[in-house]
Amino acid sequence: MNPTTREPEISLKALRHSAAHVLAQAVKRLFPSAQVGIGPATEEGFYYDFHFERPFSPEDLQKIEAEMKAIIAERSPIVRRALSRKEARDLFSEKDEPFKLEILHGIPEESEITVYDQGDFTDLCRGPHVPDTGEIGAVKLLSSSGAYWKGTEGNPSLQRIYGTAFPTQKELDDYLVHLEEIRQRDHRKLGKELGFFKTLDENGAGMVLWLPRGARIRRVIEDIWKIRHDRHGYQYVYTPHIARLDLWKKSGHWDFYRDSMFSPMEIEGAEFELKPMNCPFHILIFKESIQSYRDLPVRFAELGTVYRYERSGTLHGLLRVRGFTQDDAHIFCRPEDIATEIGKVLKLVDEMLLPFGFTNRSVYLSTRPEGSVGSDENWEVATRALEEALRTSGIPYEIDPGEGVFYGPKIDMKFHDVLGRTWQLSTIQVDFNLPEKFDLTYRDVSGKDVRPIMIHRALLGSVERFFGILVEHFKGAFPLWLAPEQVSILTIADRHIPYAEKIARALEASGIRVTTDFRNEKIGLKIREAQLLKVPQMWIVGDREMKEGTVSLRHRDGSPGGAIPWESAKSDIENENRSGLALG
RNA sequence: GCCGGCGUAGCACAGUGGUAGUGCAGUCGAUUCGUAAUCGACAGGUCGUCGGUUCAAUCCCGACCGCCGGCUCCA
Repeated sequence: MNPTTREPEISLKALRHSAAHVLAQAVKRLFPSAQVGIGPATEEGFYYDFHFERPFSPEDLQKIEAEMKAIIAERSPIVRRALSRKEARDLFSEKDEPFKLEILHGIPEESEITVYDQGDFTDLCRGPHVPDTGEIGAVKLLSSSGAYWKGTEGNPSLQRIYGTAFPTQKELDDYLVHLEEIRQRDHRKLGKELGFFKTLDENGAGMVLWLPRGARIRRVIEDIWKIRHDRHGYQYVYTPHIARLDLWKKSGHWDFYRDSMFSPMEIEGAEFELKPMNCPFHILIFKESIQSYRDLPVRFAELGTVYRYERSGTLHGLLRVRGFTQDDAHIFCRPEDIATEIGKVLKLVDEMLLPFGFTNRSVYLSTRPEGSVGSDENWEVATRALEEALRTSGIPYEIDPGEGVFYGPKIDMKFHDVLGRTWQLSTIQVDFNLPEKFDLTYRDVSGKDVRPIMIHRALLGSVERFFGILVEHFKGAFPLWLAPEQVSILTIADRHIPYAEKIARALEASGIRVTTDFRNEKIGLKIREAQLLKVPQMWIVGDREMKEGTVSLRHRDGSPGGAIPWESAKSDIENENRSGLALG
């Protein structure tokens, strides 16, 4: 791109950081009483926070953007200047910038204080910046919102203006196309258009109603999940949605996570609580059924729906809800079996996620955090076991120091979707805490009672969230084996209905998801509607097909598949279903 | 929860201090028509909920519920 740029990502960051300064300069020109907060570059652009007596309107943003373009056209040099502490203090006192003074106050004694000048604007900043404002080839303001000073609730509320900048207009235009693509893929938009799910005011925020078309996809996902877990030696269990509050007190959830739990309800004098997790139930099942090392490892799996209080402002489609289904399982094993068990889970992660096209991932091993429970020895053993499992599986990973859960180390996996966005899906966590709290033991070979290790793991995370991600990943066009309707049979005229009906019954009998459109409508309309619903295959039947025992195949992308005998079209789908479900 | 925006028929959207429209979907009728929208008629809304201001509110004000963009949070 730019031959003079040796480190493009660093220079793009500098460019955007400079664009943030230009934003602040523009705001100060148009609204001199606005006070500046901070204005960094971000992954995709930049923002700047301002304290101002009224909110910025979209019209304000337009004016500010125009002013920014004027500043860029001025090509003001951006000049670094080192100041003494006192000079800096005087400068920002005089400018009446209390937030800058607060930042200044927080800079360690030994650090150098620098400011950057550009035209009539000076900002406290450690840089780096591009040499002059003219380097910013293209800039656009995207949105504004509230933000707390220093991100802390209770601090003054500032107004944050977001924007992005690129060296060239072409790159900005490409980015805007990318944003539009993300908007088009939004699972909330597609979920509505394609009839996948609903959240209703009447029903309550963050509670998902799965409509039939979404539910069909969910069922396929759950079927695959159950089949693979059966094969990996898991035992499926069912547990209730509420439990006595005492159980949550014993597990420690009530102490640690009460803020995220719904309020208890009273039933005949005892308090009950909606479950935020499945683990205590699985522990109770363990306690009831396992005594000997001969029974280990034992793996209890459940698609368990849990309820967590999330603040109203954080809810987001299917990605952040208050009731969701974890693809949960708990493995109880001897300490010496941790690495083997983790290795098996890693294999299962692949088997579960590869079919959905999640081939790219980043893996993180999180180690012991501050204020954790458990002995040094336990942490040491478990962390080493996780590393060993990753190494044996040949999975590259990064260490996330101190990011483990308080009860044990964990492996997190982030997967990349078709747009390159990353989603944390799988998590595997070792737990020393709960076996202790519930005094779990098994009888060892030597006849001693030994505490088992517990492993929590979820592969998809939550079925709701995973589905939302899939909708965006596939843009609503689910692959044949996963689509809510795999085939739509479209008739040309009423006289073709019996033939079409016969085929439809045969498909149903083979477990193929089929819909029919026998309406007295023109074939063009039927095709259009099936295509808008992203049905993978349309089978059109008219006089010719009826006579020859064929169907005329049309794919949802509009490409024709020609006339083929319907039995062979049927077995093609059966084959795809078998490989998709790994039943073959 | 906080800051800002928003909430009109199933969906997408107009609109006004004197109780509302358009398109698609729906229903009915006609059409039986071969690869992305056949024609016509009809019907459909206590304008998110509750309260207030007013002779009169969907429109103004307040609270609540929900949605959107962020902040914060995310065991």
